[in-house]
Amino acid sequence: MDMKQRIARLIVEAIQSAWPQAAELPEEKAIEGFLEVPPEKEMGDYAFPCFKLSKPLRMGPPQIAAALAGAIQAPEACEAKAMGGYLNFFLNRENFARDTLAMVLGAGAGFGGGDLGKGKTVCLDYSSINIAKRFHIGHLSTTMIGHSLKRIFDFLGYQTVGINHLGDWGTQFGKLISAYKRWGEKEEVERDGVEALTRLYVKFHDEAEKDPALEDEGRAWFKKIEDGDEEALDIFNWFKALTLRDTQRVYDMLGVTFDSFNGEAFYNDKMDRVIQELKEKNLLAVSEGATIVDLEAEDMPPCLILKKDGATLYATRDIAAALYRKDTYNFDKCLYVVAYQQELHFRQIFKVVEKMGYSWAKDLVHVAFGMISYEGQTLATRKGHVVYLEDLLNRAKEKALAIIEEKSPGLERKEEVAAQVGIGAVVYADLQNNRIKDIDFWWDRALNFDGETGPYVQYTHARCCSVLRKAAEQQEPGAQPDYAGLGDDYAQELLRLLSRFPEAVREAADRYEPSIVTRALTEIAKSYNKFYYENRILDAEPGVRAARLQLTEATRQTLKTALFLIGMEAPPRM
RNA sequence: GCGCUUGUAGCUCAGUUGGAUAGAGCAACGGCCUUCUAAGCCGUGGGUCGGGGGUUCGAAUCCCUUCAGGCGCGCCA
Repeated sequence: MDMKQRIARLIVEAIQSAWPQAAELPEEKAIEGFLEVPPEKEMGDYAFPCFKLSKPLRMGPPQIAAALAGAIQAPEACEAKAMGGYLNFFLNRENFARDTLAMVLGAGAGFGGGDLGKGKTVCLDYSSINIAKRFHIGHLSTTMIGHSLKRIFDFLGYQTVGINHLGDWGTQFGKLISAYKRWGEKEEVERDGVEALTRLYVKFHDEAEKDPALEDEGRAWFKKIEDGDEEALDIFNWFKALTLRDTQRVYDMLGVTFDSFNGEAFYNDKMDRVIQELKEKNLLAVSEGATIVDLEAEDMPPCLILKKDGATLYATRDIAAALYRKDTYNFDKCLYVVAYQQELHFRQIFKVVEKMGYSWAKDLVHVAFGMISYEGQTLATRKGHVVYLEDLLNRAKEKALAIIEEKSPGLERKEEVAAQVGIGAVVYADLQNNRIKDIDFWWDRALNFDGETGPYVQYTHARCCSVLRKAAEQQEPGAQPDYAGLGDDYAQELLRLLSRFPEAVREAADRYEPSIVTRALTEIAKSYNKFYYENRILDAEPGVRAARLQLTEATRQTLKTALFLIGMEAPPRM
């Protein structure tokens, strides 16, 4: 039982003893929900607003608070004081420190996680790269939000399936083959990969403006892919492999992994089922030559299933993918980490799945995030107004290395640590704010390592490691921890944040919002730094020293977990 | 035009089931390294929570309305 539950129980008991025959009072669970954290330390650790009981008891909140304060006697847990209309709880600091550290250290690396999701499966569709396109900063959010959510759900005991839904279908690939056949060289493409493919694609567009017949040639090549022509498929699969090879370098830097790369092409032979089923369920209609599912009753534009020429569309493939994933993984949730631009598209296909009679349509969730722009302007690959992720990560590494050379010249494996710190800064920045916010990319902002940044939290973790390392080197005889030594405001604030970390992880999962973990991580780091400056650890009196070392270990461990959950490394020295 | 979304300090943002005097970071200015990592810590200044109504004991938070930005709205994905 945690402290909130404990306090809720005390309040319920106090109400029962003060007003034995009162009716229509809130339940213990509701009381627990009413509990809040006061804005000032002087107001205690938890507060119960007595306004909530004012109506049923027909009494003024201050009177209620006073009566309850008198009825609560539990000095080993907390002290209750009436302050205006609030009943404020002051925890027994020594016991709170002991209990919290026992909980955190007892759970070890698993602290904050659990088995909430035991037996449940979550599919996550994220990153979902397009073939023949270079990975740029516009792909960072889907990749990192998805990756982080996967780790968070894993940590809570869910089975997770990370899906990179490859964008590997469409006329543009026919055009690319056409361009390759006309101007491409095998060695060059093999060597430069996606870079070379981009050049070919741009050339195709330039040439097609002069000679529109090229467009037809491109379409013809795509038709060959569709029809399973051997040459077309060979080239296309080679392009795919090149793209995955180039992108994998970035995934390796970020530590991002997937369980499936089934993309659009994979669903090519699974479309008939969808169309047949829609037909059988009388959901299809023909409008302006195209085949649609009418959604007028749902106040949405129609969902296009087949083009005039009978070809399938994006929506058709996504419906096929949803059915396949349900059949294959029997998910409890299927998350689509895709920019908010596609909000309507997902509402439409989710609605179509619902109209098909699948009750699990409610388990399909669009995890939307904001747009990214570059120095105030839309990203434009063709105009060169773009920042490639690999370049960004490399520059962040260089900057980190320069700082290490300056501040920690004696550090071992500098390159490795520089990569962890530099890339960590980029990842942290991406997961720092609510995902719905638009991001405007500026180099100086992206490479800022001061204040609330990735390096800051990593630095705090390294600082904890350093203290613990020094403590081990001192080889002091083990002393019984004296938890009264953690009675100061700084230690208590830190303990409070640690004790709430599991809530943050759960909330991040509930709201599909990794930034909640990032924020908890930052708060803990800030709190530790304050504690560290206000208290001596290693040369404190033995019992106090032991208690502060335990707090340092609990902090180190929680920081490491939180860093992992948002996809960052935790170097022990930097 | 309709739909979704955002609007809080000069800048970037927390503040989500309504609670006490609205908080951080950056930037600016001023302090703190012979003591456990100064990528740090402390302090100063900075606000009509876009505007207006309403509900409530209490609103940045809920409702209505209005303004401004972003995105979307049929054969691309």
